[in-house]
Parts: sequence; C-alpha cells; structure tokens
Amino acid sequence: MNKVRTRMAPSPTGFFHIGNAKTALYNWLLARQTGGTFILRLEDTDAERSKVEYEQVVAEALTWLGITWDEGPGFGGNPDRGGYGPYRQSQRTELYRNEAQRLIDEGAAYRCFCTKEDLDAERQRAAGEGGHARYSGKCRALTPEEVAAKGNALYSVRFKVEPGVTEIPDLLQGTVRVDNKEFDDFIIVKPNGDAVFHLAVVVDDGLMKISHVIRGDDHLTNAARHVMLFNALGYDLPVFVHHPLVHDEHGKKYSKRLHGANLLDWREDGYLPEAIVNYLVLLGWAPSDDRELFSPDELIKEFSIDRMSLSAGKFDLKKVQWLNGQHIRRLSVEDLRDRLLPVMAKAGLDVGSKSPECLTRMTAICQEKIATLNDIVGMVDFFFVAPAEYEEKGVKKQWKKEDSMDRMQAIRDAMEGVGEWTVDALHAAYQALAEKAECGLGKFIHPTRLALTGKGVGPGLFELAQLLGKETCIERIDKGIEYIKAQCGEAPGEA
RNA sequence: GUCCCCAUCGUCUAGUCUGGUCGAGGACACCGCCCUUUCACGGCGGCGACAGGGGUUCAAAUCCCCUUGGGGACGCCA
Repeated sequence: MNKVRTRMAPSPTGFFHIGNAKTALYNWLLARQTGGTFILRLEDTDAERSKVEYEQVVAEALTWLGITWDEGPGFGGNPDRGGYGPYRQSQRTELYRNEAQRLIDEGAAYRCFCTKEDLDAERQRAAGEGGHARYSGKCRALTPEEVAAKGNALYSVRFKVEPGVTEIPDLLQGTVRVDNKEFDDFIIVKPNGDAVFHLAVVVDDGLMKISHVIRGDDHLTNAARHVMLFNALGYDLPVFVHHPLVHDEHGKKYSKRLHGANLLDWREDGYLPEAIVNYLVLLGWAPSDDRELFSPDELIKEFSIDRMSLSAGKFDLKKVQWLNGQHIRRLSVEDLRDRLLPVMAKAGLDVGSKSPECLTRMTAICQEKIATLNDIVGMVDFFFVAPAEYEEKGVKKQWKKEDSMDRMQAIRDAMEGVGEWTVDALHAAYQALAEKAECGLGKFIHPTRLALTGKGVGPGLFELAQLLGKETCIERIDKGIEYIKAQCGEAPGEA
C-alpha cells in the first residue's frame, strides 16, 4: 500500500459537530497506526457561511481531543504546514478554475447559462409532477457559436454525466454501484467563479494525494459524483470508507440543536477527552475481544477498518458517563487534581487558599465517586466554605430525633478527645461511641456528615473530617448543635 | 417519490465473509443480593435479542430472495 494520507475536511461554518469528531478520529487513527499523514483542510468555499472564528473552533476541538495534524492551514498568521497547500479552499480557487477549464476543454464539462430562477421554476414543475427535480441538460448541446453569442452572460460550469454505471470502491460497504442516470449534470463552478464542493473535494483529494477518504455515509451518494470527477480529471482514486452517522436517542442524525452536538459541550460538562475519544470510536468500531476501555494510544494500536460497524449507533449518555468515570479512575491523582482545579475555580471555589497537598488529598477521596469532573464541586465545596444550610432530608432524619442532641454532644466530646487527628483515630473514636451506645456507626456518622458538609452524601466521613481539621470540625458541630436548638428544639420528631 | 446504505437484548455490540463449537457472548442501563458510614466503587446473580416470510442445506443469527422497519442522499450547502 502506498503511504497513507488521510484528511479531515470540515467547513468552518459553526461549531465542531460530534459526528465530525468521530470522522476525524478514524482518519487520524488510521494515519497514526500506519505512520501515515493526517491532514487538516478547511472547506470554506461557502463564503456566506464560513467565518474565521469558526476555524479557531475547529482547531480547538481537534486539539482538545488530542488529534494532531501533520499538514494543515496556519492559524493566527502562521504559515501553512505541509507541501500540498494551501489548505484553505478559499485560497485554492485558481486551481479549481483551471481544472474546471481543463474539463471544459476536454469536453467533460460545459457552460450553463440557465439562471437560478429558470432552474427553480424547472424544479417546481418537476415537483408538481411527482418526479424529482433534475436539470434538463438544455445547455449541454450549445454549440461554440451559441456560447460565444452569450457574450458576457454569467454561467455556471456543469459536469457532463455520461451513461453507465459508477463503482465506488468502499472498504467498509463493499463496492457500491450506482447507475449514472440517477444523476443530472451537476454544477461544479458557480456563476461567481467559486468551485462547488464536489469539484473542490476531488481536486483537493486528488492533488493532495489522499489515500483514504473516511467520512460519514451521508456522502455515499456524493461519492459516485466524486468518482466520475476523479476519473475525468485523471487522478488516482482513493479508497473510500463511508461509515454510519451518529444518531440521537431517537435514531435520527444527531441534530445540531441538541446539547452535546457541539463537541466542546462535553468539555463544558466535565468529560475527559480520552473518554469521549474512547466512546466515539466504540460507537462505530469494536475490538476483537471484550475490552471497552481504551486509551488513545491503545486505539491507535488496535483500530482497524474491517472491524468498523455498518449500522448507525445511537448516542447513549449513560454509557459515556460510565466510560468517563472509568477514565477518571484510571488517572493518577495528580493528573486528576490538575484537571479538577479549573472546574473548581470556575465554580467559585477558592482553590488558591488550599495547599497542593490538600488539593491532592481532596482529589484522592473523591476519585472513586465522581463520573464527571463537574461532579467534584458538590463533593468538595464544604472544604472551602462552611455549609450555609443543611439538606432538609438530612435534618429530618438525623437531627429531629429525640436523641439527636445527645448524640451531637457525644460526637463533640469524642472529637475533643481525639489526640492525633488521623483517619484511624477518628474511626476508633466513632467505634467507641457506637459501642457505648450499642448501635451502628451510622448513627453517629450521618449526623456528623450533615454538620460538617450540610449534605447526606459525599466523600468518606473520616477522610473528609481529617482533611477539614479538628478545629473546623468542632466549630461545625457546634453550629449544628445551635441549629438543632433553634430549629428542632421545640419540635422533636415523632420517632 | 427515486436511488443508496443498514437490520442480534431498551442501548452499544461479539458472532455473519470461512453455515455446525450459539440452548447467542460482553458492556451500559434496569432489578435483586453482598461489601459498606452515605453516595459511589467493587463483587455476585437476574431480566433481556437473532424484524417477518420464503427458500438453499443433514444443519442458518450466519448464504439467497421478498416483505417490513430504520437511516441517508437527491442545492449555484458542505
């Protein structure tokens, strides 16, 4: 096989779609595992919708995922990278015009003087007759004299579709055959001189020597047009791999309007890029064994086109969450801590007020409990600020019982008595407490948790108390006692 | 409507090419139980699928055909 050259060719017309990410991943994976080249190309031929800031978004999304490109456009005034540039289609218009002219000269394309209005009317009529709209081909037969007679009239360039059958060599789908009569003579250059997508991709893929075109199967029909163009232009045909689209939970193409359609939504929601990479790849590919947890490096090693799936996968939030939790657990504490810091800071927690050791410890006692980075906030907020209020359910259960006050007093005393403030010492103190009262540990642990954190759930109590420090713990127990006096004093619970 | 693609538990899938080892395996979710100071994590168990119909064959989830269902494409968007 010749050197593998794959590309990702998004159009910078908005955010980076989750489906684009999946496509980018397969292209990147193949390039990386074969020692090939991965190319980023910006398909910005639609000047109406393409915007420079969206290019930035593409780069940011790819970078977040850990996808690096070997060739591609320069950003922020930097030069392009790679010997097949430029990598922005808007900078390749000359190339397209020349190739289009070549097609005209060789009789494979022709000028069409029909106006948009003409065509719309034609389409309307066709729709009314139930048939589907297609160009009549009326300019195809224009003689050179007739063309000359048009003078400076605007024209588009159409590709001449010849009768026959076009075969799309697709590594995943097998060879797909389409009868050319399914196509009308499609436009390859707009009247303003800009290339249409079909011409641009083919010229680019051909000239950039792309070996594998891996993309969503919404392009499968387009591929037939592209094959015709490749052949007419005399370029080597790449191998195609059309993979199924990512579907939403209802089985439709994942809509742009859905949360999560924007790849960066996942970063926002506290997901690890490696988890998203893992999930996305698994959505259209399966390993030969039962493993499901893969690091990007492992994916590079294991990925293969022949184990990609043919049917579309619905996006399953629960599974991504699970996978994210798995990846979180696999991180080193320090790594996890560093990823958690910005999340905490963004939530308003003053991380600067804690020592690195303290933050590491905080991370350690939560690592098993969080599914997303964002989950950390509710797990550690009480380390930064004393609880302003207590969870209603907890108060009812822990502080409104007849013996609640006695327990809290006993807890306070026990804490006072703890010499070295360690997890083990605390554990021992509570055990003694429980034994004396002849009940389970929980009877003392839960009221304590409520006083210290204001909540019913969180990290292990002894670990959290140890980190909080003796003084703070006793302070918060006192506050709890005051609260019970004030709120629950006159109205002891029925139990 | 036309063309193209697809079809195994609720979901993602293994198994299909090279029929028998599949009384269909794994994972998420769900439901129990265990562990346990909560929530998680972890462990154990349960529920749960070859879309339907015809063939071919000694034998079909696997091969062929039809039906049905789903998706995608039919732009001077990409």
